[in-house]
Amino acid sequence: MKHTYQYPRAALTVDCVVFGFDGGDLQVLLIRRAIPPFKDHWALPGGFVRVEETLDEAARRELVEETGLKDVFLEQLYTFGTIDRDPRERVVSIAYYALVKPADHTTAASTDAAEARWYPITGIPPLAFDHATILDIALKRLRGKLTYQPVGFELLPAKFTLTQLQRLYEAVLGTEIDKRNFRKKVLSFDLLIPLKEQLRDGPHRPAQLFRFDPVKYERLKKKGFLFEI
Amino acid sequence: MKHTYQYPRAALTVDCVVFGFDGGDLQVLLIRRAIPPFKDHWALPGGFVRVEETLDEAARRELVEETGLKDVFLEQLYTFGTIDRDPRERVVSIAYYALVKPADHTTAASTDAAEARWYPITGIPPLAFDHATILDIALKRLRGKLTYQPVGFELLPAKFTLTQLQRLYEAVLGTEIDKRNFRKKVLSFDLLIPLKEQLRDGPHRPAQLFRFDPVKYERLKKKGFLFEI
DNA sequence: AATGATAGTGTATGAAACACACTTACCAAT
DNA sequence: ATTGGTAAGTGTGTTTCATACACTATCATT
Repeated sequence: MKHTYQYPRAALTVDCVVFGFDGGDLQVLLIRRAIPPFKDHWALPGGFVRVEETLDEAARRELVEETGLKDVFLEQLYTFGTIDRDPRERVVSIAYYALVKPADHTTAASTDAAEARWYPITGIPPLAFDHATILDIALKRLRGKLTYQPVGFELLPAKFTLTQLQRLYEAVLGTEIDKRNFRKKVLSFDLLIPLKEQLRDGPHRPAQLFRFDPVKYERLKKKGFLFEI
Repeated sequence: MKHTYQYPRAALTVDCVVFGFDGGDLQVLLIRRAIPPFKDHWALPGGFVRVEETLDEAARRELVEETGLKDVFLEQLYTFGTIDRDPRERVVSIAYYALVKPADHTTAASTDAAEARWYPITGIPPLAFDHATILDIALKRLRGKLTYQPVGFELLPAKFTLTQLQRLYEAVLGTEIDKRNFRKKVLSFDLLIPLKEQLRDGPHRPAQLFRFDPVKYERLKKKGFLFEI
């Protein structure tokens, strides 16, 4: 390749912090590296950016290739450019974070050759490169995001109960929330549609199922409304 | 250069959205490009990342080189990687935004060969590359930032009056703010130290000068306190 | 019929947001 | 010295929102 600039190019990667929720713990999807460096270490899914794709496209492609996940909530997080973050040469990584619904969890775990596994956020193994730092920043971002934008449903099945939603908020934020206040507030936003269905699990009163209303959400976003829970 | 990876490298640039405040308008520092592409167009200060420097270092170096500004508030904004954002070849740009105190404005305008000029945010000329998009996102970020973190003083002189601070908030957020409520709220955070000095300008009652208390601010940040105005 | 488990609901209190108008201090002009 | 113009500075009442808190309803199991 001919250099039109006199400046050296850098190898570019994308890395994805994939969050999931199993009803109790916030989880992160990790893959075990098959090649050096950091062979056999756990790492964030990701890989090199190709010249003919945008950064977002690269992130989505890598997600499919390494975890089988597609059509997930995906947002750019931060770009990491420390000089020695890759032992081989200068590699700059654009980090993304993804929110994945439970329906996709099985696909994610089972797909392809490289081993992929969900880890609870409280029990993350040592990670390759500076991926621990990336994960740390992603978690902070998720916490912030969750408190001022209704993205929680991205981590839940299409139909969910208010208790499930509350458990999710508690897991991500690491706090206990009062049930009545939580329901009052969540419902006041008028973004949840009660379904005719109920969830019957176990020997107790069945729970009302809701689904998220994306139309109303878009309307709110356009008006610049944000809000916290 | 020998490729240890089989993937092509990309040219990497940093671009800086430099915000200033002249007492009335929020302003942005632009430079006129001396070389193609977009020769003679206005653009954000920025340039290529070198292999031996981090992204932050590159952003600060370019700021000094192109505008003479140093020791300013600087934060990474977003990374832009559309394929055709540079007409020559694939260039990925890590955008930053900076907040500059008025004392530095003159230095900024006067330095070096390339022409540099402050433009009010309401009268930005056509910009090179996708810099209009970058500016747009930076402005949104600044608005968000200002509403939940006390960064306003980064755009004011070391000594400032509450009215100046209010004008700044009004200029950035594009709203009118009630004087009494604003003062009540700002002072309640206990981050401003009243000085023995007053500002006398014009035929009216002189205004109390304050300075920001960085020590108390750090203490708040550590506790994870954020707040809005 | 009794037990155990989770769903679901209302009210009272305190804190913060918001709306709102007049007095004070200085300068300049007469 | 008085007047007029200009921006600084100040307090209260109202409303809205956050928080704390305990019991009843419904189902499955025995």
